[in-house]
Amino acid sequence: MAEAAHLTIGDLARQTGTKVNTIRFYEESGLLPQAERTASGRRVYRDADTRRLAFIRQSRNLGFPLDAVRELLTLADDANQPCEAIDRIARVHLAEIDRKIADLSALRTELDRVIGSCSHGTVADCKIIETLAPRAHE
Amino acid sequence: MAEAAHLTIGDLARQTGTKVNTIRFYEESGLLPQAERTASGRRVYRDADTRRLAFIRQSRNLGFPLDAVRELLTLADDANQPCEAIDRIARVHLAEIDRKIADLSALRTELDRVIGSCSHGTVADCKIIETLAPRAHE
DNA sequence: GCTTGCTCCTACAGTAACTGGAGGTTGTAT
DNA sequence: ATACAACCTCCAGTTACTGTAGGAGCAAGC
Repeated sequence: MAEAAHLTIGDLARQTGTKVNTIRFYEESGLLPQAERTASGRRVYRDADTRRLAFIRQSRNLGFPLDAVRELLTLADDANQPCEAIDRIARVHLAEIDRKIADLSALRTELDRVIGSCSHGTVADCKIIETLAPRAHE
Repeated sequence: MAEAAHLTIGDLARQTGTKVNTIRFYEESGLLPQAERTASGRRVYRDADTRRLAFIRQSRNLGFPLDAVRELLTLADDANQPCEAIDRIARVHLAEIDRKIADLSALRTELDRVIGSCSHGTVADCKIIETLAPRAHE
């Protein structure tokens, strides 16, 4: 171990697969602390920042919204707390994902039905259009 | 049949289950034509507008993005065209929904695995946190 | 005729989570 | 000395609306 050196924002971006603008956005949003600056105003990072950003990215990859990430970060900082709260956040998120999958599946079924009804004629007797324009023939 | 009367924007909203602001937004976006106005500047609608808006809402309910709705509206107006183009738009949309379902399902699997690893201890040995903070222990 | 209350108007800010670009400075390598 | 990359700040744009502020019109009741 290792060069616990100063990293530029570009280094941090490369290490974590994050865009530079996104890092600035996270700072602005309070997910990352205000970075220290060099005399000329450039941001300087350390390994702790890399870890924090990696945590954020990993959480985002699992689909947690930023608000949830914020809570997770707070909880993760307090090593002696029970991890109940963390578990709860994750379960709420899981339920949300399940809801989205259910919604999309229902949509998929319906859309598939609509497409199946297409007889490949003209628009005049297109069943898709009819489905979209409920009782346009009154 | 019927009072093919003048409708206010509120009437139209009620008939189609759309918010008044949303109707104005659709007009602004070019999905609905610029409405005629009364002397005092209020929008006036007819049955044709109800049908067009119902078409838009139905398309939205099937998850079509506004750009697709715009295309569908154009195509629907030309009754003699083959409905091939319509079918194509719908299939592209279906493919997009399938992609989203696949993404969410993969996410769900991963998140479920992470949650399952929680041993309900303290944050210090919380497996969820460990998953989120990859190799924080160097 | 007047007031009350509902509906309408325009215009703009906010949502989620970034992304990209303009316009300008700094650091580094040749 | 001069490129050129990388940095800086600020701001607009993305999707599809939703909500609010501030003001005007309209219909009904008294």
